[in-house]
Amino acid sequence: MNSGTSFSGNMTELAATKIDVSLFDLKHTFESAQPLTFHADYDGKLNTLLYTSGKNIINVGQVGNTKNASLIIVSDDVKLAVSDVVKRFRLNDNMQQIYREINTDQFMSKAIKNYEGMRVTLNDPWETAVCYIISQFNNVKRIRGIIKNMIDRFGTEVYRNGSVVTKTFPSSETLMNASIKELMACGTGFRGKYIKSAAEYCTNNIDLYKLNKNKYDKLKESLMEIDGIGDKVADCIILMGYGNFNAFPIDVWVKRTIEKTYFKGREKKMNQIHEFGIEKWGALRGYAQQYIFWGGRLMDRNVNRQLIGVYETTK
DNA sequence: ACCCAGGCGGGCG
DNA sequence: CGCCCGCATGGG
Repeated sequence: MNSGTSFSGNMTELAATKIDVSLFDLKHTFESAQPLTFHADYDGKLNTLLYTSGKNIINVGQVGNTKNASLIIVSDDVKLAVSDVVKRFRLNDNMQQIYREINTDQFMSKAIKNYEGMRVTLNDPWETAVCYIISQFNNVKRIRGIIKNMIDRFGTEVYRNGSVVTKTFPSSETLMNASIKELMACGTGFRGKYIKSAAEYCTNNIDLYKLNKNKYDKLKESLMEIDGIGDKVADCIILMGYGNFNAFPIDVWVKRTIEKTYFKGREKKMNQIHEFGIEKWGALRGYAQQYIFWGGRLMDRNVNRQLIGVYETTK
């Protein structure tokens, strides 16, 4: 954390700061199907990202390699931007220690090697809830498109120097007042009714921002009161919306990968896989899960690249 | 044409 | 409880 240089933007002065961070990879983090990935403006060619925190527009770009990375952060309020980047990308996590603990075997070793620097991100709980409600019985590429459509349709415009640069994720109040037909026009399909219902519930009956992130069981129980949120989606929200690593979301990829890697391909029940995660990766199982999910998909020879939906890096 | 996708709610035994 | 089914949609 250091330099305090600045450079001229188009019209006004935008402050720029460089921070050094070890074991960080913006690209892997962004491609790995996390909420911020789903909606943010990421440029795979430049390896830069534009997103907003409140009214603050933040540009982040990575230079250097994964082991010795630097992030260039540009914003009107660079001090606020840096603290937001640190929080959202969990830059204060001790990755060496995390890797030591989750690197339990050959498979994990390979996943970590392939995706070294991929961070579990910390996102807005409401946004995370909507992203993963949409994720059910869906694929990553379509999820990205649907989220983008919803932001285009319902998001609030954010300006810099008088021109629109992006839009914020729509609030629960906004989506509560949308019709199911309008939501379905974004491509949500049968999930449209869940989104409207969840928006109503999160506006009137529960405050996602007041739930205790540390009480896993209670948190999960509360989240599952919301229409369209079951066991798996609740775990995703707890992991990436609250930052609690006790959550171990099991989707079709995680299930397949674990059965294939650790049970000789024999099918297991969901609760058996949950218990396996607890035994094997303990308190860091949430972090391990992200590597199982993303690593397992890309190591699968039969995987369909289009369904992964990684960002185009050559365009 | 057929299969699948970061599952969930409802109904049934 | 556990299990089974239907579900909107689009890309491969």
